[in-house]
Amino acid sequence: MPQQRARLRLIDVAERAGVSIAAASRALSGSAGVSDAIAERVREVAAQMGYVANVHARTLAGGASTSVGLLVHEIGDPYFTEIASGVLRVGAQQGLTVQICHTGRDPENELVQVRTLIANRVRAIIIAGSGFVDARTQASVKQDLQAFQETGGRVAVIGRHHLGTDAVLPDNTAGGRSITEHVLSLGHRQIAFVAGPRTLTTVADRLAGAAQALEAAGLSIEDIPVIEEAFTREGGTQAMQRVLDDHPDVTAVIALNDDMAIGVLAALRARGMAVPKDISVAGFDDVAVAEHLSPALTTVRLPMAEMGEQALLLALKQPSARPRRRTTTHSLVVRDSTAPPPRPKR
Amino acid sequence: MPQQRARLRLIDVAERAGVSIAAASRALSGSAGVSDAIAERVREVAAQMGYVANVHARTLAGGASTSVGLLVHEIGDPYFTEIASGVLRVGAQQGLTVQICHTGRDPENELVQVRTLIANRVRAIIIAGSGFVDARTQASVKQDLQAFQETGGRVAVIGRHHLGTDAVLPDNTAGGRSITEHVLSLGHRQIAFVAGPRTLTTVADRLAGAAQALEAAGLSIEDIPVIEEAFTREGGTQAMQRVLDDHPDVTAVIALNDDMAIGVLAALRARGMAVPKDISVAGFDDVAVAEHLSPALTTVRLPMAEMGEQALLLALKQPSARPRRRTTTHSLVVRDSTAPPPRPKR
DNA sequence: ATGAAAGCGCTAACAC
DNA sequence: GTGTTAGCGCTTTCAT
Repeated sequence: MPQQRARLRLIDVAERAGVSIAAASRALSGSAGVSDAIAERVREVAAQMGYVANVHARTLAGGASTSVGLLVHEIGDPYFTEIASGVLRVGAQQGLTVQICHTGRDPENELVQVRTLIANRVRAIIIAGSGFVDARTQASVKQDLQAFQETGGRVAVIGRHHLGTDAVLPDNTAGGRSITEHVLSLGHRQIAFVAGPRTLTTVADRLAGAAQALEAAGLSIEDIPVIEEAFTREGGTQAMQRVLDDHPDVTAVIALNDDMAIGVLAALRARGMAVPKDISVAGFDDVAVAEHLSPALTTVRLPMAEMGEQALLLALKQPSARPRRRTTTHSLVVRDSTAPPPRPKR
Repeated sequence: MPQQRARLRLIDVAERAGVSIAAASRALSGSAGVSDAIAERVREVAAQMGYVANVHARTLAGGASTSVGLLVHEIGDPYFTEIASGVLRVGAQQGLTVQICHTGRDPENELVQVRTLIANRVRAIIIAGSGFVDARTQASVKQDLQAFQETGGRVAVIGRHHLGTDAVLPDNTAGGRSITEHVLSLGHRQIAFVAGPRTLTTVADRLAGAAQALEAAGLSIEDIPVIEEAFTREGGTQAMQRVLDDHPDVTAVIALNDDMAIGVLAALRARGMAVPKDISVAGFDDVAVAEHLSPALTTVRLPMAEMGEQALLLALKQPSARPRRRTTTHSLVVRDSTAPPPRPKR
């Protein structure tokens, strides 16, 4: 192996420019204390030599960290994909590098990843996705995050509360109410919910909104089937199979996220049921493909990319004494997968 | 602000464990030269104190870098999402942090991002996605990558050649041949291709395979419409509109990636054409939603996640004198969007 | 405005 | 096996 000592250092460009290493540093990092003439020259020489400062040395020496961390359950989940896209966008725009980690929906792993990010001295950590209810690891995470913040690190979460940090919160409750009202207004009374584990705050909140809408219509969520499966496409399929088997009278299904709704649609197709003729289906999130499904999915739009942007922007601000909250907008998007219920067969 | 000096250092755990800083370092980094007893004790103390080594200091001091970079056009594109998922998976498994950057399909920006990654002294850079034909910036990228490799960095690319590095290459040509053969075997003769810019190697290769299949059937790609638009969903919609307007006799459309196929389906739906009854549609890639579209999309499956995994694994291996190539498998996935052509109307 | 020099926290020689 | 120490490449006082 040849290598390793070829890389340019600050001193190389300083020498070439005929100035001290200190001056060169100031010129390149844009700090004050150099004449414009020198600054200009140094930058020229550096560009010409193709010099790029070593981020590790820079950070170690006291410069602010130039990277941020993003924690998602799984980047392949379209909800997180779009959030990541937003985070990446503002990261690039601010000259920050973004490190993305999977938690794989595993609390233990979430803790490991948080620690890795802290070890990397990232400037900020963005945590996306519902929290878990594993009290023990959650406490550890909270504690580590606390320490991280005390030493100058910044944290923002998306879609979860209870971590004592700045947060971007989709209005899941209002959204849940909204989509449920829509389905009710169509005339449906035999409704089923296809949900992820209630222990996810996202699920709990959306369900709470649904309960409000039902109540206003004189119904009680207690009397309505809420099928819990994994908060994924496969979970949606399984849940829908259960609905079909156990509640054949259902005329409308509300899935608590689009991914599950896609699974629901698949299950229905497999059973030869027409949507929305035989049964209506609604989702939640409005992921990019929702409008391209067939039938195009009625859902609640959440500005996911924007949520990612907001979260990073929030984290980059001066810390405030009390955690800040940003509640995002949501809007009902009615497409082709919902319609009035079929006339009762009897 | 309180902060900043609270963070634990190696010396803190060394003192607490009653050993030298060197011993502590060895214990924690797992190098040889410490008795098991001491190693154990140090690790215990560190864990108990919640110490995590500063990655920047560690890397600067000569330890190998613990992060890798991944360059994608746009993480929201499902093709890249799945590749990223694979890269993240093996990254986590190897204890490596993954920095993801968007190029936004912009050559200038690609160069900027490559330089950022190099400045971060990542251990390896994975570049996913077709190359551009902007000769000038491509040359700069190649040159920077060259220098990076000479100083010990590793590089692997996915789906592009011509960069003189290790590469994971989907067999686009064979795939293009395969999907075209399928459509021909159904009896279609009035075919159109919906493609991204031919300047993308991916597009060129897939088209080359299609040409082979057509030729074997006694047709020439010269006589067949190849509509070029952006290699995206929107591009697919626009291209399909052009096909409908300019080539009304077409009975089958082959989109050169699934994202475009989704756009094609949308255009067809808007025009009230039934798939596959009136017209057949095929895609390429088999992204996760392909099977959930309606009709479920006939396409060529590429193991995207696995390609991401392979690329990182390749990059992490000992460098070889000559660039290595891994050609991936592909398989035709026939679903519901293709069928024999309708009987001629005339 | 400019330069000399003291670290940042760690690893890797190098002694013992 | 263990400890001492010289850097890694940079930013930042602190003199000048």
